[in-house]
Amino acid sequence: MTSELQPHGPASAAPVVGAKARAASVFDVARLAGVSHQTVSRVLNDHPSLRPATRQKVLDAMKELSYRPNAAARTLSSSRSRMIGILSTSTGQYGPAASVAALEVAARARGYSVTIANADGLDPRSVQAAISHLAELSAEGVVVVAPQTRVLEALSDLSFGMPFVTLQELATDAERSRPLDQVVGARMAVSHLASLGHRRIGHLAGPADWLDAAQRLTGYTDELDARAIDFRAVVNGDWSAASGHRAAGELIAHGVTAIFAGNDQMALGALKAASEADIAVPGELSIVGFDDVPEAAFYSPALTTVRQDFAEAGRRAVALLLGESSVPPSVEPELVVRRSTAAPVA
Amino acid sequence: MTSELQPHGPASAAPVVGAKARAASVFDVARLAGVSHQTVSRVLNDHPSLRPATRQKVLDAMKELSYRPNAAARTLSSSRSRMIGILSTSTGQYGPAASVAALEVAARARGYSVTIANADGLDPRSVQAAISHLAELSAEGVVVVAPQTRVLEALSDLSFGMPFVTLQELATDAERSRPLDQVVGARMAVSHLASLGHRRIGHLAGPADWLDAAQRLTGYTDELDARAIDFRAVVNGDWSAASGHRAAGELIAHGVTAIFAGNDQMALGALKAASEADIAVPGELSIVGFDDVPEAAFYSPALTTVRQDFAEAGRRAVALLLGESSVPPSVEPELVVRRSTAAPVA
DNA sequence: CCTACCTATGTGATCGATCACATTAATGAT
DNA sequence: ATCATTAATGTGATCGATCACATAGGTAGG
Repeated sequence: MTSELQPHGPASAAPVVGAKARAASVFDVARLAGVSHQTVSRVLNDHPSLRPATRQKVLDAMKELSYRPNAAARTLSSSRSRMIGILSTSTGQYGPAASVAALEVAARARGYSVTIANADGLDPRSVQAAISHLAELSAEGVVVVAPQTRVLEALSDLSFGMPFVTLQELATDAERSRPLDQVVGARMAVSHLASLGHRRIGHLAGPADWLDAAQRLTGYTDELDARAIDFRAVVNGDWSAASGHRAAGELIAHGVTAIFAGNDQMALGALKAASEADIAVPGELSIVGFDDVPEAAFYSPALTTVRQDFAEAGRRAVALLLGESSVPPSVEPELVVRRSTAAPVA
Repeated sequence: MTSELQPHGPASAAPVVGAKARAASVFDVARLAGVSHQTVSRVLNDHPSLRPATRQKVLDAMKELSYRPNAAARTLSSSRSRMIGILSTSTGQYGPAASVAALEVAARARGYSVTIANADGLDPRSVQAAISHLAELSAEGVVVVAPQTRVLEALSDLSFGMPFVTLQELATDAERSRPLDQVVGARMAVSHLASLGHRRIGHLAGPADWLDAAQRLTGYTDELDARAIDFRAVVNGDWSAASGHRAAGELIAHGVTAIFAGNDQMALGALKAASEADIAVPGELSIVGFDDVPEAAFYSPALTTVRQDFAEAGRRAVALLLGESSVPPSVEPELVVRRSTAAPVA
């Protein structure tokens, strides 16, 4: 121990057993390996001009000391935080959670960390607090999960220079010309119903200020437009089964023969509403969901829905944010036909 | 701009418009406020002996420069990261996701950040990688979400001195004497079935190496023991509806009149299996779930289940980890009786 | 054979905050 | 009226890494 000077903190003066030793630093490794601290740094950063023997000496020293680079020091000196922030408002929903998990794995594979910041309230203040928090961590980018328009606005107002993407983002410019996946997915759902012969198709939409809801609504109207079907009936829910249950009643009152729900939870609510009203599904009413949550196949009847690849969306978000050239292609949504849809009676 | 010396990095030589200005530091604030950097630091840390006028001057300067403390610098110099790590394996499940969201809010309220690290695989290597990652960020503590025993073992082996808790943890020593919530909850479920007259109650358990599964299983056997009911039938699932569907068949083959499922998803699978086998629920078979996911009330029939307060668990985890004296009391689980349970036929 | 250049490594400054300690002014106690 | 004590603030070192630049040893070209 060549501690000539006592630095701040009650650093152990003597090598007391059990005293919590300061974690090894580059200097410790350097000393043990008989090189300079900079060489250690070079090993850490895979510098090309390093003799293999030297690298090995350093690696051995690292293992010996069970060295672990200090992320904070790294961030400070390089002014790169290698940190991605997640700005979220949706708590406990399947889709977002699945995306975030995949996103984190993808980010870590690239040496990035992921922090989350939930805007618990809908008020601008809580959104602001969350963004501000991410800024203090000098997040290099932000992924907005469950993007309401208001959140995106707040973010562009005060993003403090942090780039951001949403999970809905498109990948390459090549793909930029084609319609958004969620629009496509919604059209598939509506197309399926129309093909079965339905002409009175209602839409159980998500909250109006959600991007996803807007995109799915667009798909709904686009497809009906394309088929020159005039009938429209849209009721907004809040993604919950309870809201779907409520809203389905309204839609039924409008005389729909089929319902396209903005997500599977609301579809479940609709299923329940139909069963309570003794309306047979799919006999008298067809219902299509969106997302294909793992439970959808076990609803009664098994739900016809549109499958999304949430995990892939998370991975794409990372690639996009990091400006990678090879962004995985967005996988097209897939219509999963189960038992909740059939031709209309009349 | 008094940049007398060019520091490292291609810092703009001239004040070019649009050049990304270095963010303001304590020194910038200090200069503008006419105080020393240390005084600025004192304002940041709410030091008691500060003249109100001085504090105000500094605060004004901060606002003027839109100063934002640099978390990395703070961490480095204080050797306190103010960072809590989430070690997770469950992707996209309702309960964990809800807990994590609440946890994050609670942590941020205390000035802490939350990073996540998913052990995507079950293999020890990926668990190790996740833990190691959290260690590099010098996380001050780890909350294990969805704790499999193997994860906990790995963590105690190489936690690098980071304390950790699980969401299942008990709070105070005062509470330490009473049984775990999940055991209590499971007993409530079984008790409910037994009270209805069931004697052949099967358990659709979670994966054997999950703490939650183990606790719920304990509750099941404890309650049956207490009631001197000999019949036992346990089949393990993997929390998914699909596994519940599969396992329910086995349980039915054992001649059960009621099933206590380890979570609502598996209960849904069981519901489906019953309906496919033309077994009336609750007429011929009663089913109880666990968790009370938001959709449970909309299953067919509406599921009787045990409600857990996931958000509160997340908050408690933070308090516990931070060694706070006033840990919110664990709220006892609640039995929610709906339509999937009734007295047995015979 | 000497300059040119690349390879491999070392030295000291730097990032932005806190820490330890020094200093000065104001308040009390004797 | 004098010294001890506390309040309010300043100075310089420090955390652990990277950055910029310097230096020593090879290899190559003219």
